[in-house]
Amino acid sequence: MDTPQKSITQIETPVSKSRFEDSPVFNYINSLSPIRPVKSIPNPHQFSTLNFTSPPSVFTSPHLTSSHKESRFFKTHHPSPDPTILVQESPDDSKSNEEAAAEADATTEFNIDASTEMEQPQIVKYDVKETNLDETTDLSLVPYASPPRKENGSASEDAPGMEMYDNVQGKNETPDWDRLIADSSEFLIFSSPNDSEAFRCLMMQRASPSQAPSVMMPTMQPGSINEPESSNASPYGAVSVLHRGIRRRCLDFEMPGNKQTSSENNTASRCVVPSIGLHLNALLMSTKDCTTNNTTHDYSCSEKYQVGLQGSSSTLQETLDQTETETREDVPVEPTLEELHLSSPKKKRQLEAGEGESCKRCNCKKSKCLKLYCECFAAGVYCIEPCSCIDCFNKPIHEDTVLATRKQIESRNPLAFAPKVIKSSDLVLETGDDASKTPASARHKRGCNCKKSNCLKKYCECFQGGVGCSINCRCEGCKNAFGRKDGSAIVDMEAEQEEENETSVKNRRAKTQENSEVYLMRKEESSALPATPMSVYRQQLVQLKNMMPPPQSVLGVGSSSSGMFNSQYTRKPEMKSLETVAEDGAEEMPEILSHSSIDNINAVSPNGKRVSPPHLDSSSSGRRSGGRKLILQSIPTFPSLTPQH
DNA sequence: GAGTTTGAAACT
DNA sequence: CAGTTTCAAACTC
Repeated sequence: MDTPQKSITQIETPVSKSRFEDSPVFNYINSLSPIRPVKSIPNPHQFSTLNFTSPPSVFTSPHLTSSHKESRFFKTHHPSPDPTILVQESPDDSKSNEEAAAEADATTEFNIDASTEMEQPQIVKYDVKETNLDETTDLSLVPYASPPRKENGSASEDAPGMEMYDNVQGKNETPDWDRLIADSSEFLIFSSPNDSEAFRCLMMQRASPSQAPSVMMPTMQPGSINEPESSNASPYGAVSVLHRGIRRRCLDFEMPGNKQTSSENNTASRCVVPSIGLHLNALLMSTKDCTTNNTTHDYSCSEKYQVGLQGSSSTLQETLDQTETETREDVPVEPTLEELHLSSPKKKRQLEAGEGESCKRCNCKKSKCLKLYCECFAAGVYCIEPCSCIDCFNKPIHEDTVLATRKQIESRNPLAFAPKVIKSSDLVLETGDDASKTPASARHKRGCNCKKSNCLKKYCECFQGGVGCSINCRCEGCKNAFGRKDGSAIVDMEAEQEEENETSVKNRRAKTQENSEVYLMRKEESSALPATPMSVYRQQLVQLKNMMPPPQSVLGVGSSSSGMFNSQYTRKPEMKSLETVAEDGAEEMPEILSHSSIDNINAVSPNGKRVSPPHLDSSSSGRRSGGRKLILQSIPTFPSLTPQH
């Protein structure tokens, strides 16, 4: 906020200086002048920021991968842009107004100094950084802490934002940052499922304001030093790191008065939406309406959640568990999806088991939850109480083991923890698979190998993922309701069923149709719901991006499944970037983008159905056309976004 | 709830 | 890379 103004003022000043340089008095005045303008100009400044942020958001969002966004987000904290961030955040944050104001003033002064040093360069630098960083994934690899300092140099240090940030954080240094970034990055992850995560994160915090921050912070920062201060002493501090990430994501949401909400949250319902911003609430409402949507994001949510937790200690898990349980209770959605999907009471059973929902609950007995057999592990989530696993090592306590195992698995198969289902566009890129050939908009990465299930049961990962089988599949007798391997779409299901002359065929057909419908519902909902929250986040993120420097930390892989671990593990930039882009970005991004505008979201979510759900429809109805995929993903998204915003 | 089926993951 | 074993989810009863 302040920075831009300052910069502007500064920029302007030079001209004035040229005029008045002659007289030292003027110079003196000039030196003083910047200060006032900065403070006094808040309005213009805001506008400027808005303008500044918004345009890039539109442009950037599409271009940027989720990971970038995430990374950026984190970066922002550190780098120069701080002032803006600070300004925004400080108010948002629970900092006492007085303190915040005082700090702001102080910061402004510092900013001026810093800005004077940096001045225009800063701003310019800003943009440049973004572009550069975005473009170069390498930067992402760079240790989070180091870059900002280096880049900004003294300026960054001096930068009020930095100070603020440091103060808030208690000045834990790099190591914390890395972690923090990694953890936060996960939260930031944009994969559609993630949206829910973000929600949850918010939920978490809101739900247990005291706990959430503290817990979160611990996760973020191993050193407990900051925690007490942040959480207790200064609400702001507590919120600080975590919140920032969250805030940024939820900025809009929280705007209304997060502090209060957070404070309220303590007493108030944890899982409840109320804590979340209006948008989120609306979304949730919509989601509830949609009901089915949750399934997707459930999964993701829980995952991310836990992912975020990963770093965290058991306490986090506890909170998560609580939140999960609460959320589950609150949100009937997930079960509906699977229930619908299978349309059988059993599904409810599953739901009861907790499986249906976002949270994965395993039942491992021999794998110790350290193999991909374990759904929790595979999803990048720690096992939680509801899990009935035996000798489980997939717990924060055994973080090292988990990580090591994970690395091993990844070393074997870099994509082991990547989302299994990828959208068609991605597939096209990766496999070169013709969209036209592939019935479904999304495909299973590796493809299934079903022999007896005819890809009509959840044994089939394709079917389970709600996607049609593709060329990659080696299944036999594929009758995948979402799209056959041969390319026949769901629409063809009828034909398939016709083919099946068996009496059961009718039943199956009904089921399959249900499934397909459910699937559509689910997808629409899921897309709508996740998308909406995502879109919001993205918007915010975009804004943040604009404000913030490029991402240094991990490439936030959007993949829902891999989320946690990915963040923690240094990813192969290539792989991840591709996947991320393809999956999160390509798949969801477009949708989100198309819906990205809040307006769109509202419009869509409330009804629970999107106006034009691309891939969903195709998959469900089997009416997918490869062409459609491409169109939907790539083309529409950008235009739609820009105009709206 | 127990048992069976299934196919992915892991192993050889 | 192919075949086999292991494993846990999905499913059935």
